[in-house]
Amino acid sequence: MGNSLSLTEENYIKAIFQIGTTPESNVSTNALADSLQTKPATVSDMIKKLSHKKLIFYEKYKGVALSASGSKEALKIIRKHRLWEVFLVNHLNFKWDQVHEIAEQLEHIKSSELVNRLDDFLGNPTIDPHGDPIPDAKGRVQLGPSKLLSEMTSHEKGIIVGVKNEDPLLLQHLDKINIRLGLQIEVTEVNDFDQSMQVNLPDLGIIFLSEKITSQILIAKNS
Amino acid sequence: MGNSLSLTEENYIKAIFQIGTTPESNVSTNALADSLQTKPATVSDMIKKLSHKKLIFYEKYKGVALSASGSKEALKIIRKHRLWEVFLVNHLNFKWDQVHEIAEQLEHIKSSELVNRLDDFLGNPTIDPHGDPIPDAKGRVQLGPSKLLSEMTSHEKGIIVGVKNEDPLLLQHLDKINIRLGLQIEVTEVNDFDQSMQVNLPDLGIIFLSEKITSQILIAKNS
DNA sequence: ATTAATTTTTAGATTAATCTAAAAATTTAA
DNA sequence: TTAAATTTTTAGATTAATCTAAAAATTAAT
Repeated sequence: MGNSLSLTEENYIKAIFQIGTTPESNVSTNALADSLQTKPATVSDMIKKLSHKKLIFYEKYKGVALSASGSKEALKIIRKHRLWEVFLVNHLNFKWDQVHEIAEQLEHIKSSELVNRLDDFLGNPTIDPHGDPIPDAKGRVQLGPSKLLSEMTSHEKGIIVGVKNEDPLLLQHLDKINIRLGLQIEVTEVNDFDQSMQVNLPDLGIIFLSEKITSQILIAKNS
Repeated sequence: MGNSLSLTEENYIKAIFQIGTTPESNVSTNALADSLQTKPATVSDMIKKLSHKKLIFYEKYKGVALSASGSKEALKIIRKHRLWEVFLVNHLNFKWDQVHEIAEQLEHIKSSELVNRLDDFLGNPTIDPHGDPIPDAKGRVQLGPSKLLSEMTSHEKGIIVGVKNEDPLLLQHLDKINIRLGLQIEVTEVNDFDQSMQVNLPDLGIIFLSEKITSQILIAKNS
């Protein structure tokens, strides 16, 4: 403790956390370079630094994984990111496709007092505008089980609870076709060839969705 | 344009602006080093960089002053700082003595959309929690009633608080003769025939101004 | 199981921001 | 008006984060 992370270090920790969500294998140097839009050589260097600070586990040529303190840091950053997104959408009237970039900056503001007061001000929300869960002050994440719309079969019903990524083009498109969190959705037909779907939405009726879209939409598993 | 300032550059510009608010002379290298908690040699280097970017006027051994674009940047930063302070105090229940450091971070968030929406959300406040005026979206600070420089008489003193119009040619000319907002000005002589003036400015000493220019410059009325 | 392809690391430079120490210019004072 | 004191600048290094090019290790393929 004592030493707070640089902006760059925070971005590495966050990227490792996000790539690592399927932790069967360690996060590779190239994957990190891709995610951070930098070069593998740069990643190699930074990895050594983070390893030295015991934020990650690292063995040459074997990739990296977050340590306990690394995970804690990652969750703090993600908590801030998502809380700020709630603020931007709920109080400053931004659309869900406009907040990611601004939150990328706000997530690095250092003050736990600020984060916790913001949390209270917002009413301690549990999900952000894209349906992603917001870790609490202790880093605990509350996520109900979900599956991808693309994994559903004909005649299945479910509630839209999230969007897998924050690409503004995707979000704007979903806006345009009136898809948003909380809607009930029913798969009416699945096309075997390209996995495109016809789905039934409350007021809109039946619309067509490509696999590129259905693979980004999260549906509550139980309900 | 196109070039956005680094965090360090922003801090220099802001420091120059703030030291310059009591401007009898240009801002000295040592004063900046003090204010920024750094060494004079470092300041010397950075000064060259900012001068090269035309954000400040600089002559070796003569200190620095902000250019028009430098002042504009400073006001943007100060606007953000003060608006965030209002947010922290009015909505997150911070005390007025707790917000400076957090606002020092928040002032560097880059999104004019964000600042303007925040401004609206806060109800377009004109002063921050410490009573300092908040510049509006165009960088104008509301310092109470003002009059035109051209309406002043001999020996009157005042503070320059604005320029009546945004004609680039006028503003470029004012830059060139080092006239900028915040300066104290004293009318030393008025020419009855054409209303031209001689005025005394902090560092520059006495300069001559035509009525075409004095009729564009706003001076604080009371003070 | 070698060879080929890919991934990862090292080596050596570069840029921004900083420092210390020394030189140069300006200001103050005797 | 010279000399002393102060301020400012230059010169040369340092650190963090980055890059390119080349070497080393791992993985995949014939």
